[in-house]
Order: sequence, then structure tokens, then C-alpha cells
Amino acid sequence: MAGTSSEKAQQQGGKDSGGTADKPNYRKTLNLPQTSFPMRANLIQNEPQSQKRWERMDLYHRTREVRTDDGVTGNKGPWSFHDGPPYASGSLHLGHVLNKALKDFVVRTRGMMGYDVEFTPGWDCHGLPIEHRVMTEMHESGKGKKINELNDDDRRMAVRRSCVDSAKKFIKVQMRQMKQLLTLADYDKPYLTMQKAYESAVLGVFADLVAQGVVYRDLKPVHWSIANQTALAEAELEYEDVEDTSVFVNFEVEDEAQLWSVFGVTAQQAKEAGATKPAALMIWTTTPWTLPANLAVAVHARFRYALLVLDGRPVVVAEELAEKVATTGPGLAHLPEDAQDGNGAGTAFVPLAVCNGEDLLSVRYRHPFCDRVSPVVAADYVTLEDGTGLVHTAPGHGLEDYLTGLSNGLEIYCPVLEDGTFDETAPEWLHGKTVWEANPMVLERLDKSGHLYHEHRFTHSYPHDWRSKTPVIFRATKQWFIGVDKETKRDGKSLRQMALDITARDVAFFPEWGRNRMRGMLESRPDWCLSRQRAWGLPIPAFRMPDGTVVLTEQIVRAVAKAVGEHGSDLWFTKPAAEVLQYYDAAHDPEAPDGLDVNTLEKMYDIFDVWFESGSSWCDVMKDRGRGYPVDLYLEGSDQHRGWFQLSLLCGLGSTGTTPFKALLTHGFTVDKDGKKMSKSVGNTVEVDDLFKEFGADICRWWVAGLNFENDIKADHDYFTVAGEAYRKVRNTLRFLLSNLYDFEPSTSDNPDGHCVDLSAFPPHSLDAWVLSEYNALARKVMAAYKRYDFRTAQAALYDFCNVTLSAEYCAAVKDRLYCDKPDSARRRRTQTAMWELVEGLVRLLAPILPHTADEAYRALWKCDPKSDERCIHLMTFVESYSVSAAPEWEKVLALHDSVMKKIEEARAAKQFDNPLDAGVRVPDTAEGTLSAFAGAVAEYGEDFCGDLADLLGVSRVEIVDSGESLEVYSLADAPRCDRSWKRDGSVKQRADGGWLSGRDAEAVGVE
RNA sequence: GGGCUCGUAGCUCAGUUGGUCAGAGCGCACCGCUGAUAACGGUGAGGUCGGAGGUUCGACUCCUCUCGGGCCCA
Repeated sequence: MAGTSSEKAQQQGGKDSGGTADKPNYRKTLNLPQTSFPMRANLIQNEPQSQKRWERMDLYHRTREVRTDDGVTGNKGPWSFHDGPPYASGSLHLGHVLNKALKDFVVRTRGMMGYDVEFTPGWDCHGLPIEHRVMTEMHESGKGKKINELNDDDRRMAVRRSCVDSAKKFIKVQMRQMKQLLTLADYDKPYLTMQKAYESAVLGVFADLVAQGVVYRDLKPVHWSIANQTALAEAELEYEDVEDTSVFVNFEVEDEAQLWSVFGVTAQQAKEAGATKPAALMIWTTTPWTLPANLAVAVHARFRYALLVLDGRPVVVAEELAEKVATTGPGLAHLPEDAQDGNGAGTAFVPLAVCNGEDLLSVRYRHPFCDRVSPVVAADYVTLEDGTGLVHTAPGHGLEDYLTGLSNGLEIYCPVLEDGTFDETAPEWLHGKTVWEANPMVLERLDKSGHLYHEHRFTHSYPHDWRSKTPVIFRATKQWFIGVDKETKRDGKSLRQMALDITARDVAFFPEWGRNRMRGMLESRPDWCLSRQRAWGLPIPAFRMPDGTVVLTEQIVRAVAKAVGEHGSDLWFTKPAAEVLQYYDAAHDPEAPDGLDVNTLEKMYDIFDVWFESGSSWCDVMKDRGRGYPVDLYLEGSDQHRGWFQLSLLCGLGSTGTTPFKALLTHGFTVDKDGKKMSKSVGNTVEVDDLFKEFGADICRWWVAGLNFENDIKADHDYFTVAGEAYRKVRNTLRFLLSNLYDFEPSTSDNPDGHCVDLSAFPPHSLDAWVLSEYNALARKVMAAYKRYDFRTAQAALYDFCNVTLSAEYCAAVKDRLYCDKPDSARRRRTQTAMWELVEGLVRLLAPILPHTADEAYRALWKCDPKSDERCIHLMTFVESYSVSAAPEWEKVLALHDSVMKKIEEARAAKQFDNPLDAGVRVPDTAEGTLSAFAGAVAEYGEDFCGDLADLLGVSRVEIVDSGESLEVYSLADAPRCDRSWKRDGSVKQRADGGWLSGRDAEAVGVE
């Protein structure tokens, strides 16, 4: 090895810039690269500078001006895009970054295609999470008591004022983060669902739905706090373990004969098995007080049910639970004697017969203490975990029961009043009793009448009111709904039908399977419960007349909408009904009930589900502002198929008769590196502010651009490191191009004598024509990918172009001529022209993904003053192609690259040489003679194709030999080496100045 | 439990209507360059395409089941 290195030193003598006494130093005669575009991006420091500059120049509005300017060619008119509002609470998480970056790619790519894209960011401001947080803070700070002493309106207003502050606070935080991500949007005028105009528009949409006849009021069970006499949301519940009594109750069947036939047994057989009492369905419940509201027994259609005799009574229970039930508590004592002595155990609960759940659907039963007969119904949620496999169903006291009730046409019956006492529809002995008092009374009653099979105390988790700490109940209350199956006035079609029709045909889905998912969700969705019993939201403008009649007409809603548009929804809580209705004229409202007098109306206090507000966002933000309806694209996470997409669709269809969006793009959810869901408690999240601090926005955006975002997205800190490395590669390629343009003046209208070579004069067989044609192919591919939102393909193409086409091939090949040719040589200027155009084109294609870096490079290209606002890449459009024609055979020439590289590697391994510049290659021509044809064509314009080929392959010399011969790589160690270019190209000899130079270098230096 | 969906080298992903499709980049290993240098270039190793059946002359690609994720419901 030592010998090798000294030989090398000898061969390469004089390569060091110092030179020696007898050999000239040529380093200073080279055109070495120079640039202000640093290798290290320092994004953390520099991105905020870009952000400030763009804000100073009002970039968002400038882009719009440029693209609506009739004088600018290529402008394609408006393209509409609508932001789904994130919730104004908390800090942005990684999913938001993904979502916002993707949206920004859309905004910027469409813009650079020449479309005018308005993008108004929005925030969802109302709703329970904010209210809940505010309430908690109030209670913790001791203000809670004071608030509770206020009257209803004042209390609500106090809460609402705090909620406004909270929402504003988080909007500020999130907006800062979105800006930090370098997203382009109208941040000066965001839309907030708590703005007056927005609220008014939502009420307008609601009025349209009222006019369509799909809004109705009906009962629905909600979590109800007896202590506070209010409905509670899930977030307001605390689950605590409590001890309760659960009961097994027998509901006697109405028609025994029918039951026998269902099981295929006879009354005689039952009697022989010990039956002395009427046959029954056995249910189990943990809330005996709900039994007065029982209206059905649910079974699972696919389970097997057994008929067995227990305690002298033929009962039906799930086959799988028969043994468990029969041996529960006193069950064993009731068994016939032969079953009690060891050897007979187990025989007693061998069923008389079994049947399928669905066979039981024809059975009816008598309520044990109310005078009614009820049906058996099927329900999927019936399990074999606890109980009997037959589920007591009270549609007024449970959500599942309610849904089962709806689908089976049961009454939503709730005999319990707001204060938790039974009303007059309950059996007389329960009137006025609270549900808690009722529990033991019901038990006693059932026991006495012989319907109680068994009771036992047990501990379970039960919801409690988070404020009063008292147990809550499920209680049906009057709520507002949108009926998805109600006929609208649009050809009598229901919202569901309209939604299914339009998403089947007229909406584009990215990815396509979204259509199917949407359909499934539309088919199965229940009526939309619109009302919430809270303070922080938009009031549902309903009133109560003195006689208790509830009034809500289209004209009332419109009148309130107008007033809210002027004063905001606080009006509802600060003004009397008559003032809220200042624009209402009952005399001209055909739907107004007789005797309606606004002065005697009482405001009601339901507010809208926040989804109704966000589902109407298209109205104020897009339609009312004339920005296009339907909107070209909605882009959100795949959970919004049921959320914002679906609800926007229902609102849009109900209000306008057509879809609010033409296309839906969805992305998946971020998960950790093992594919598991991210959660704070598990600790596998990636913090957004940490990413910004460590990597910067452009690297985060590069990461997003590379994702296959339609599926789950794995994310981990290290993935950003990887993205950073790819980013650096792209950056360095740009840097190389820029650094070789330091002495290049582009030709412009101000400077017609610049150095640019006319592209149409590029010889088709030149490397420069080739690389620009490669750019053309890249631009075509990238723009097509951008168009279909396939950012990943665009990114991969851009990366490959930088990494392979430029860095490994073109830049490596033209290095020699850039450094060593005379600065003004035609060949060098042509290459610089190509490089100039490459930067111009490449930086535009990169700009949507890397807004900071692309602009930085663009400004470096034009040598902009760092303090000035002149030139901004984001005001430009894509360069679709350059008018060069490259010889189509370049592809075959490039194919040589790989095979020669392998050959060179073999030779190096065999120690023939270390540096490929010490090697020559004999390349066999193709069968078609492509290479010699190239050589001829290049010779015509006075250059040497073998030299181009040598540059491309990184060697000193190339000879083209007959196609029959084999590829050969050989050492040129014996050939003299040019002191300036380090090539051994055969023309090297000692020159007048004493240096050894090739012909080209001698000319460049000006020696003979 | 139901609907939709995903599972290809250590990582991120390509793989068209089933027949040279088992690929790319990164990472890794080794080498070169030292005039893109906290850069640049080259070569190489790595996978029974989640698993099991089946259809077929032939399946990563079709069917069934199964395991493991995700979203939305229940």
C-alpha cells in the first residue's frame, strides 16, 4: 500500500495548488464554483426570514393578483378549495401537519399550474370540549359557585365569554404553527364558526332544511343529571364503581301454545319436565327502575335459545347461558331433586328443546306489572357475556334500546320526569317516586307476583355527573332531528337517497374506495340529532308559547338569522324573545300558530350540534362569497367520511339540492413505527413543535410529500432524519447548479446581451439538449402527478432527477468543461444556459413541496438582495417544457453508463488503477451504429463526442470500436496527465510555460 | 361484532388486465475522489411478496380462511 501511494503521488505530481518552482499553478486559471447558496440550509433560522418576507410582500394576495391578471398568459381561472376547520383547542398534532401540508401542496400546485386558488383557513370554535375545559377551569379557580348563582342567561353568557377567549387563544397557537409550516393561506381573514356572518349563514342553511320539511322534534334518550336537571355529554361523565342490584325477571309469554310450537315441544312434555307455572322469557337487568318502560325483549337472531324448566317454570334463555343461569344463586335449590345429588347434577338444565333466535321473533309477552303485551325483537348488540341472552329493552332509557325501538317501530316511552320521578303514565304505585326509590319497590313487586327468578348485588362501573358526582340516568328527552328518510320537496327524494345518488355518480373520490365507504355510512346512518343542551354554541331558534306549544318555522329561523348576522348569537342570551325576533312578522308567516305573540314567547335553550355548523361551512365561506359551489375539492382524514364530508353533503343537499363538493381526497391516520395508534398516554407521539425546532418546515413537508397518504402513516422521529438526508441531496444538487452560474448573466429584456444560448440552437446530440429533454420528461411526469394529487410520485421523480440525472450523470459529466473550458467558450456557455434553465424549472417544480428552499435557490439564482422583496418563486408558474430537441438515441447512449461502471469497478478491484481519470474505455458501437452516428453529428458542430462520452463515464479517453468487439477498460497510467484538468486524453504535452497541458487547457490558459 | 382499508428487502415504497416483476431509493458494507468536500461518485449484500389452503400449465397479482394494524360504527 505504501508503494502505491507514493507512486500515486508521483503520477499526480503538482496536483496540489501550491505548485512547484518548475511547474505553473493552474488552479487560479480554473472557473471553480462559487455561490451564496450554502450547503447547510439552517432552516430553523432561515425559514422565519422567508415567512416574514412573504408576509411583508403580502404573498397570499400577490399570488392571487398575478393569477387573475388578464395580461398574464397561462392563467386558467379560479379553482376552488375549501378548508375543513380544525377544532380550536389544543396544539397542532402530527395529523394536522399532514393535513395542512397536503392542503398546501394542493393550493400551491394548482396555483403554479395557473389557477387562482383562494384558501381561507377555518376553525371550529363552538362545542363541548371547549366548554368543558372552561367549566373545569372555572370550578378549579373557585368561580364555579358564583357562576351557578347567576340566572340562566347570565350564567350562559359568562361561560360563553370564557369560551370565546379559549377558542381565540388556541386559534392563535394553531395559526402560528400553520404559518410555521409555511402554508399559504388568507390568515388575515380566517373563517371562524363563531363569527356573526358564519352563524347567520348556518341558520340560513337550517331555514332551508326547515323549508324542506326534514326538521322535526322527537324523543331521544340522553345522559341525564337529575341533580342538575340537564343533559350531559360523554365528556361530562365520570365512571365510578357502584353496588347495584341486578335481577333476573320472567316475562310470561302471551301465547304458550305458540311457544311450544316454536320449540317443537308439547305442553305435555313441558308438564312432564316439571312445569307448573306459565312459560316465560327470562331477562336480566341492572336497572330495575327501567322496567316500567320496557317495551320489548331483544334477542340475537343468530344465537341458539333453549327452553328449560327452572323453578317449576318453562323459561327461554340463550343455550350457551342455560347452565350459568340454572346454577345461579337460588337456581340450584329450585332444581329437581335428582339434579341435586352429585350424580344427577347438570341434567336438570339440559334443555327441553332449542331454537334459533330468529324463531323467537314471533313470540309476544305480557309485561309483569304494566297492562301491555310486547314483542320480541332482534338486535346485534345482544351478547352472551352476562344475563340470559334476552335483553330487556326500554327505548326511552338507553341508546341501543332507542335504536332498536326506532327500527322496530316502538314508542320512545319515558315515564320519568326531569326531576327523576315517575309520571302518571307509570303504574300508580310508582307515581311521584324517584327512580332510586323505585328500584326496591319494583323488586318487591316482582317477587310478590312470582316474576322474580333471582336478584343479586354486584359492583359495576356506572356514569356519574362530573359536577354533582351523582349517578346519571338515561332518559328520553325532546330533541331536534334532521330526518334523513323524510321526503324533501326535491322530487320527493329523501336526503339519504339524494346523497347516495350523487356520491354514486357526481363526486370524484381519491382514493376511489372512498365512494364505497361513503355509501356504507350513508346507508346505515340514523336520523341526525341536531340539538345539544349546552351554552357554547349556536342556539336553535325555537320558542315556546304560553300554552307550551313549541314554535320553529322557516321564517322565524330566517328572522333570527338576520338578527344574529348583525349582533352575533350572544343576542339569544342577552335579549328578550321579542328583540331576537325583531325581523319576524307572524302575520306574514303562514306556518305561524294561531295566537302567536312574540311578546309572550319564551326562548328555548337547545344549541346546534357543532357538526351542523361545520357541515354548513360551504355556505358562508364559499357559496355566499361567490367562490364556487360546488367546491372543486375537500381534503381531510378518512374519519370525515362520516364526519364533515357526510354532514356537509347532507346540509348542502338539503339546502341547495346539490353536493357542496365535486371531489373528496382523504388521507389516513398517523401511527407509530410499529403501526400502532399514537396516543399521549402510550407516549408514542411525535410533537410538532419539536419537529419544527429540530428539522424545520421544508423537511417536514418533504416527509409528507413522500407519503403514501391514503393508508396509515407510520411516523417516528427518525423518519424525519431520513427526510432531512434526502432534502440535503436535493439541496446540494441545486447548489452545484447555482455555484457554476456565478459568472453567467442571463439574457433578459433589460439585458439582451446576456450569456444565454438560444435553446433552439442546442445541437440535439449535445449533453445539454439531452438534459433539458430529461427535464421536459420530468416536468410532464411531475405536473401530471400533481394534478392527480399524487405528491409521492412527483417527489420520487424530482428526487431521482436530482440524484441520478443531474448529480450522477449530467453534473458529473459537465464539471470538466465548466471548470476548465475558457469562461466564454461556446460549449461552456451552452452548458450554463442549460443549468440556468434547469434551476428555473426545477425550483418551480419543487416550490409547492419546499417553499422556503425553492425560493432561497431562486433568489440565489437571480442574485437578489437578501433585504429586497424582488422576485419570488411563488408568484411564478411551472415551466412545462423547454424547446430543445434531443436525439432520441440518447437513451441508448446512457445505457452504457451502468455497464461501463461495472467494468471500471472490476478493473479497480484488479488494481489496474484507482482513479477512473487514469483509465480509458473502448466502447463497442451498437448494432445500429448509434455511437458513430453521434460522433459524426457532434463533429459537425466542432466538438468531440468521444470527449462527451469520456466525461459522462468519468474517464479520460473513449474510443468507439466496432459493435462486434467487447467493452474494454484499460489503464492510462503511462499517458501524460494534464496538470490542469488531470485528464490523460492523448493531447497532453509540455507547453511553453513548462506545464503539461492538454490541447483544450493550453488554449484556455493561452499558451502554445 | 359489522362496514371500509392496509400488511412486498432493516426503512419508505414501485409492481399495469395472473406468465423474465421480485424492483427503486434510503440505510448498511466495501471502494474511489479530494477543484460540489460536514460534499461528490462507484460496486455489493439483503426478500419463500403477513400465514394457510384453493383455482390455474403458471399467482405478489384471483378465491376462501386466518393473523396483525388503522378509521368509522356497534
